[in-house]
Amino acid sequence: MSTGVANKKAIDSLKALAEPIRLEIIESLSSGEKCVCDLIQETGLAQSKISFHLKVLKEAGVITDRQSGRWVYYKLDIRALKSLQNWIKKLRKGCLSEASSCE
Amino acid sequence: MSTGVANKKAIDSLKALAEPIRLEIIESLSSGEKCVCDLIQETGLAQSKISFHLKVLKEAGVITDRQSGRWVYYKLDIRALKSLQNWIKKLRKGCLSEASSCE
DNA sequence: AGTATATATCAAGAATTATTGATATATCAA
DNA sequence: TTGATATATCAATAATTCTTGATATATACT
Repeated sequence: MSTGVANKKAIDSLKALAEPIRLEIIESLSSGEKCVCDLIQETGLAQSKISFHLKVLKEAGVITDRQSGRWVYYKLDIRALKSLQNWIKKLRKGCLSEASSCE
Repeated sequence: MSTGVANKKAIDSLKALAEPIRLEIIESLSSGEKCVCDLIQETGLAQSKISFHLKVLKEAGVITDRQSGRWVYYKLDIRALKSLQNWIKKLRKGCLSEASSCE
């Protein structure tokens, strides 16, 4: 078991987070909802680049968006973080059994 | 702040974990130390492929190795999991301030 | 010494992912 | 309606990462 659908979600989240620009976006969003224009300003990166990475994050379920007029606001979906945290917790639990004894 | 050296480590861990084969290896190791041969057997994958991914994981600091005779044993480095967990915790903490209010 | 086994590494190619600049779409404001 | 702004998408290229098969290295066994 273990290599099934259950981890598909974890992998998607991990892949989404595992990139410098996306991580920068994520950390920026951890202080609140932002429009794309905010993120462009903060990072100084090209608009198409930001949009590309936002799409990756959104498809991975790590952020959500909402449109308001001309603006699109993005924010973290804390549920994704929570489930990632649970996944790590489970891994660590496996480690704790003395038979396993990770470092 | 935030986009500095501090996150370099988080990104490395995330990138290392964000790949199906490596995740499979990680989950296998969460039940205990294994030699490369065990992993080859369990997964049915080519030896050079397993070695490649073990190297990625090791360089990211997620696993450690130890040689014993002809065999090399790998195990999770639980400290990496712990620090990844802390990193997520910090993100979530940011979300909790009412100003931020992630989903 | 010679042979077998465990693992690592390497080079070439394949596959995936990211970047760039251009263009499209939608909304607002005059 | 016209023009400006915010964002998304696309096609081409660039860059990175993965796979494969071959070879190298080290250890052990006879």
